[in-house]
Amino acid sequence: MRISLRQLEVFVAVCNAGSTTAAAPVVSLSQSATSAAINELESLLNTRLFDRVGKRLVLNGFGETLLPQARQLLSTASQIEQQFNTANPAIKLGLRISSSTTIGTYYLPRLLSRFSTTNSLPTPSVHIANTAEVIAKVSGFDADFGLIEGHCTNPDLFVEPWFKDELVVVCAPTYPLNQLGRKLTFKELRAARWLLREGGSGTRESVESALIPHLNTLVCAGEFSNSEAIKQAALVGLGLACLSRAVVADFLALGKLVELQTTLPPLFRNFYILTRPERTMLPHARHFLDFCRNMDH
DNA sequence: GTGCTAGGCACCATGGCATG
DNA sequence: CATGCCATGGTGCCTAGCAC
Repeated sequence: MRISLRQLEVFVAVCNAGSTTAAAPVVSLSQSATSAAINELESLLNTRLFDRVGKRLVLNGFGETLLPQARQLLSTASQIEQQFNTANPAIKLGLRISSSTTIGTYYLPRLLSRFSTTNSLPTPSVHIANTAEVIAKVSGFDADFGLIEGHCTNPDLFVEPWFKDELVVVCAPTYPLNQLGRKLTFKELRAARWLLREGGSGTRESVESALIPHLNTLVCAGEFSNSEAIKQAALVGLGLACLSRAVVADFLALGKLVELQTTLPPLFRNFYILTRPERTMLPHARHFLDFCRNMDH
């Protein structure tokens, strides 16, 4: 037999109330049944959770270890109940999306906003991480779908191209290479110092695959774990950055950064939608996914 | 003495399961 | 499908032991 949520509920109630007598009315049991529930839980775990000090119960180390886990489990159970509480229309079934950084930060908020203007938007939960973590989330049934900017070779997942994202080369207006007043040559770009995302990120992978074929190598002036930090580094003149136009659009508009003209061809990278075919997607999640597929970029 | 925990006992309600 | 058996989990009552 396994431990039950009811036993954990009694355990937490006894911890909160300080005694079985005080906890009993909280969990709608008699004192004896409360005591029995604690004993049964301890028996199943083969561990004492409370030290018996005279007439008092004192939480011991095992109990202290269990308490936060029990509270988390009860909270999760409560969330599950609320999700299916159709009597309360204010509570909507959640929408879980796992997204890589650029998409989650710069595209997804706008998509959710546009979707909500014509649809009832379920409470979104957006998990932002690198591509590998997004793949793990979708593969592990922890997200309705994933949005990535890197490659996915996981055979359990269905990968569909989403849209092409434009990359631009930017720097501070005062940066020396911006003073030349002409298109930068491959030789000049090869000698330049680049501000890059960390290895393993989808953006780093995209930038390298877009630039390396033309420049052969990139001189790294600094590695940063997010694009916002790269923007700030470029702003203070630390080097050149190759970022999504969506990422730098605000700084370009304000004149804080300038787009460099180069002899490079237009740079694009693909974004992808990840789904797990076995996952039963709820209607609202399916609806939002279709909205993403058909959105006007 | 009071208030608490813990255990025993009888009894009841409920649900799963085998059987006819 | 209806029925009976059994396990489970509950109640209420009682008692013992213990600390303040």
